[in-house]
Amino acid sequence: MNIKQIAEKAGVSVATVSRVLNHPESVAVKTREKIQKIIDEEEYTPNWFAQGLNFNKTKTIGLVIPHTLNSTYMEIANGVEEVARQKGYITFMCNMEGNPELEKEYIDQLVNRKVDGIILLYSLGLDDEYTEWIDELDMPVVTIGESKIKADWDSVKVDNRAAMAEITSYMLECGHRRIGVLRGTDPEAETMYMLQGFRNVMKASGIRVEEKMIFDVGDNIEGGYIGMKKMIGVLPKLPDAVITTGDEIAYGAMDAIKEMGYRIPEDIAITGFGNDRMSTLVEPKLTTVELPYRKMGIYGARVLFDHIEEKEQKKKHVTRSIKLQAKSRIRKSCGHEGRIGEMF
Amino acid sequence: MNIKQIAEKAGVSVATVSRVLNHPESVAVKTREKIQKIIDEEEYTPNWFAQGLNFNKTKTIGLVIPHTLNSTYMEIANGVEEVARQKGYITFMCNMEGNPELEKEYIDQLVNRKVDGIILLYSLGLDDEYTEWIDELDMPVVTIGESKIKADWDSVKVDNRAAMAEITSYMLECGHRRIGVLRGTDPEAETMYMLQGFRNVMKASGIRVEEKMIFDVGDNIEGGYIGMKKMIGVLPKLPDAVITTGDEIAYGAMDAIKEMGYRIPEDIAITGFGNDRMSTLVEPKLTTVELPYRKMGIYGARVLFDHIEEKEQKKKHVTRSIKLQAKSRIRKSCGHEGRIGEMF
DNA sequence: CTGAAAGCGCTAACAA
DNA sequence: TTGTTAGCGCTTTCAG
Repeated sequence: MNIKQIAEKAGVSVATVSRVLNHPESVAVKTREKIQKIIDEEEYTPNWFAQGLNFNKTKTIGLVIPHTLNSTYMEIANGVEEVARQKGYITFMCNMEGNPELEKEYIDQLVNRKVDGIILLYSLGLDDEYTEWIDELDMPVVTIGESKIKADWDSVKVDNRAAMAEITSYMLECGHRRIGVLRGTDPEAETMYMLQGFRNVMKASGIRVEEKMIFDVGDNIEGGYIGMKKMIGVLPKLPDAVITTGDEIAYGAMDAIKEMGYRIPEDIAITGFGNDRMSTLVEPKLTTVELPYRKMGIYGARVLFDHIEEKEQKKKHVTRSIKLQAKSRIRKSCGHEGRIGEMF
Repeated sequence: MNIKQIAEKAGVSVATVSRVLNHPESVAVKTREKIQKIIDEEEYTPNWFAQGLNFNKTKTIGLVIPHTLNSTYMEIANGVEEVARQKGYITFMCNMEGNPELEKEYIDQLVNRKVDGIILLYSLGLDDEYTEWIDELDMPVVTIGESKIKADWDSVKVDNRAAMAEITSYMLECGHRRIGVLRGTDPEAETMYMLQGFRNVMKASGIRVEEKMIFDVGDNIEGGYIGMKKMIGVLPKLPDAVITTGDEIAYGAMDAIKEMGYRIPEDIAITGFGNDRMSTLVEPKLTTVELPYRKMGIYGARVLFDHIEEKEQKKKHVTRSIKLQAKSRIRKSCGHEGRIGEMF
């Protein structure tokens, strides 16, 4: 059923039908009602492609995600979708599944399909030539999470440096001095800031950081397991504590520590990063940093829609950069006797 | 840059440009090369909407998912995407985030955007009127996982009944007799089959199933925790073992058991379902059932593309139903001394 | 092998 | 307030 057939049924021209669809106020009440009734009866929906050919908007935004198996990203995605749905937009989710090659390809597709805006999650990095191309297109883009993109795009980030600094301070408070680091290498820029936070605190406390206690590992359970075994194997004596840049890394490390017969936190204390839902279920419960994922998504989407609206109203755009704060979750694994006790 | 401009640059008609895009063999080699060169230089891509208006295919499939935070669904989704990408298709992922209302809405959108086919993951159920409507549209659909849909659509399922029967047998082998069940209610049809498998084995072994040992709980960590506490509170004496319909439920239950001071598996043995990546990291490692998620996605996508091709070639379609087998993962939590030992 | 022209379904400027 | 009509960018028949 197309607009012409509706028009015939109603005994009017296609233009009038089009009007009740797009500018109903400009149609006489009686005609409008008659047409609307037929539209409802026939369950007519305008052809999306024909509309796309005429309009310059699709009520769709694109969301590019590094991995879908990582619940971190999905929580952010959920925040984005929530806002988008409220605004009557549909979210086109693109999953790179760890393949950086796909990033540009997906963005190309999104541009091709004329999405109204794009959100990039922890982008693996787009070269300047590419970002300039996007800018020429005048496509609103916002990045969520750390990335190496140099373009002057809207962004939402978490203050990882501060978060890691805070948790490092706790470790020192607990009396740990020889602190190892298992650093996931996945989104590199991000762990770099974490490491800075760690170093800053150590330095401020006058403790020398031993470089050979910092290990780059895969950003997952296996990485943590392997890294921990390696660290214990290499060091002359056990570290007091190990700081990790991700909960999954911590899980793997804990498994390794237990397997080697050591106790947590008595022999080695440990911290995670992310406050994954499993972090209270491992033994002992994991001290970690809670990141405001959902909120990142919500803010990211809001910033994007602001940009989209500015564009529609031909106002000039000012870049927005939002930085959110994380929160430490002190649990048993760090050996801090004082402030323990959380169930979920 | 549009087709007309390309045509002008090349000094040919738009028809010829269109031909090198769609039927290159029908264009003289020299003309073709000249045009192709310009296309490449200008980085011209045909307008997606204009194409959609003419073609009846979009090289896009839709994938409707109940939750994105559940890694189960995402693994299936990954399988689907993998196949789709190989075929040169893009996957449009729609996340219902547990809101059944959204299912039809999303499918409407997908139909509207003329996707070439739709995959429904653990559909919450569509009424007959709706499924008939889809059938009239002649839209290829495949369902993955149990659902209450009555339509004669292609489907890929796991034999949950057999899987649960197998794991129940193991529990009996381990000497457990009084076995409780924590049954997640989320995708109801699915857990129903599991329960059947459980009952069948118990019956075959001549053990009476006590109905008051079967609890319906939320399909997540919290559900398992609450359900387990309730079960222990209600029963006159501890069950020998508890079977759950999901790993997350098991995690919560384990937490409750430990919290109440009981040992696993000595006091209460436990099993999960799903072989979640955390299942080897909880203490003790969880006996569970490994489901071929990725494979389900891959098969589902293949079946869909078969259907799409049949439709293109106007062959008549025969419904395909695939049933995959699961595999038990015996670990420490079930108290089976014999066959333990898996790391990852 | 190539071009002219009709048409896909819709919107919007222009007339009436 | 409504209708007529010219596009939007592309594909495809039909002639040549």
